[in-house]
Amino acid sequence: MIQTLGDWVRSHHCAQLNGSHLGAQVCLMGWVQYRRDHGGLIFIDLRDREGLTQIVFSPEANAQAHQEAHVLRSEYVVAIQGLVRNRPRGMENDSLVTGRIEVVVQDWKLLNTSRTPPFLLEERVDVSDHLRLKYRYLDLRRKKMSQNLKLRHLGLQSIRNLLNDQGFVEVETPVLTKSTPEGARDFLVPSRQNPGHFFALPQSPQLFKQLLMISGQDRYYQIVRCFRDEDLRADRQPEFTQIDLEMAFVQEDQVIELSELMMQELFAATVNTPLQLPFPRMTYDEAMETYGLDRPDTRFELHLQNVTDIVKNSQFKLFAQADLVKAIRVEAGGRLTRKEIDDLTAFVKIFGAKGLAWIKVKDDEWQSPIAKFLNEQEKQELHNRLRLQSGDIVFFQAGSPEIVNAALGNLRLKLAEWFDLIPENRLDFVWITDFPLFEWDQEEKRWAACHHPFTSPRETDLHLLETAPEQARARAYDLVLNGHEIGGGSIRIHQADIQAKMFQALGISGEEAEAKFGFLTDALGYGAPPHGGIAFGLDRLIMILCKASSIREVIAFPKTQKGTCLLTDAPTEVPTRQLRELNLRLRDKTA
RNA sequence: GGAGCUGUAGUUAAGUUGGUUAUAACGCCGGCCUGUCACGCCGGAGGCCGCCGGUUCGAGUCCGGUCAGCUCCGCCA
Repeated sequence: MIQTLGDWVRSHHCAQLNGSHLGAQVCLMGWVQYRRDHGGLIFIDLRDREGLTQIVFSPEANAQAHQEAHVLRSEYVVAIQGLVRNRPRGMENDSLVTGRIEVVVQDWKLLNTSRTPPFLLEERVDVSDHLRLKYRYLDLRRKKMSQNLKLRHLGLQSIRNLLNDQGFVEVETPVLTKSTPEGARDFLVPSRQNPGHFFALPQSPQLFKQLLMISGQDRYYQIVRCFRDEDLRADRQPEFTQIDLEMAFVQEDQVIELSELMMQELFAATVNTPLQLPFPRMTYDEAMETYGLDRPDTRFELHLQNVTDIVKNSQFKLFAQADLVKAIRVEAGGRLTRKEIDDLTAFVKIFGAKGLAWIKVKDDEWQSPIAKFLNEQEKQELHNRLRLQSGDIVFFQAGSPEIVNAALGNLRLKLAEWFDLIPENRLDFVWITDFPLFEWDQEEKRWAACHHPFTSPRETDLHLLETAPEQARARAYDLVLNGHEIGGGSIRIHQADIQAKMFQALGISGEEAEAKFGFLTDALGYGAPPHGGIAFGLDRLIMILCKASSIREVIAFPKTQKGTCLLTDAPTEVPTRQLRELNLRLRDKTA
């Protein structure tokens, strides 16, 4: 029954034929999307990557071909030879690109059958992620997924074109590389030839691209897979793709301008949207003050407002004793019910908040559990600072800056969604600059690099490394789009003595620095040029362009939240022989 | 490591206060059908109610545990 392709050659794809092909003899190949068997007349919608074409099996055209076509089922693979003709008057389907024509079959071949698919390959069918991932090859046949992959391809192509035009050279760096102490948990690969030694998969090609600058390569880029063995999120996979680039003899502005050009090309090539350059810039401090997060979604206002000074002597101890008190005013938010406020309270507790204070502003009074603790002057000052109007609701957070900002910053996003404040189709880019160089690692009780240990401090802050590390600023920059961090980079340290100071400030001993990063500090000693660069999260960018809510939608074969592949069942156990070759022995599970 | 949501036919869902044979739509199978396009009409098959245990005369329903998928916190230089 199943036939070979023989000498049949495809002449067109399934979104190609139109009125200009009338009377042409064509050959199409693809999958049966729908079958409409009228007995005397059979229609199928033939699908390939590009689209659908209606095929008609008619006894008048070829009685045997029509008779045999009764076996066709969903996802059978067929080759069709036939004539292009107009559909009868009134039978056109304007919802299809090819809806005005059809191909009447002269001859056809069944190239393969298909088991009944576990789910319908239609957009309207909402299938569980589990099934979609298990049968990913079927999921990818769906139009939306196919379009996502295509858009990703177009995006990559446009970025390569731009970077090539701008004098960048694409260089590949090792995937089997060295484990480094800072940063994310490494994926390890045991070395068979070197018992007890391990490679790590790169978290990013950071050190290699710096070495390429020292190699005089001047402008490097790579579309590169990166690996981080950390827990997954909707926008985090253990392997993901970076657009990684580095430039010699540059300052921040050159990297930023190049990046903006790249975004302009990308958005033009994929969604045909012009971008206004340059993008606005905001300091880290400003972002934290106004938005509570270092990746502010600037598509809507709903700013956080600092009211610490107003309540610092308040009777309300919770406010008076707090390091930071901030408020967020929602215009006409007073219609929130008690139940809804309870839900929001539960929401902020996720971020470590103890509770959520609120005030509903009425015409002549405040309805609030905390109003009785505030005196007239405090009320008046709050009223003025927050520009309160009847019908508003105000939420407060008091406590440590970390928790206040996290709770209120995330509450801001939640409220925007709730009150439908986020304009659709808007693309708000913003650069975040002047990051702190260090952050305090509570667990390890030491300073950790905010960006990474190779980020250059501001020259004027060099002396702070030893005296007041918390005040030192980094020459780092993040690009944020609609509240997503889509890229980040910095000007790097290119002098060995400054790099040594940096390691020292991070509590990395001279010995350890030599063992872990000796090759870099050595290289810095041989005429390293000033350099800087940036890396973009390609998956997140494409996700936003596809209006998807998870990067799984733009990765062909993603992992589940537990880091497994439902399609291949990886990771799996391996035979003991294989472990022995690698000089590995599994620890007793009960130990 | 932690919190939450979900799990019933191939799929998506409904299933009341614990009570007879677990519903529906789509899909699938058979039949009819020459202008459909998510074709239509007639008929049919299809269930370890995620899994294990408990409560009960009786569990899809209540309780405990466990597994899986998703969302989030921690984590992600």
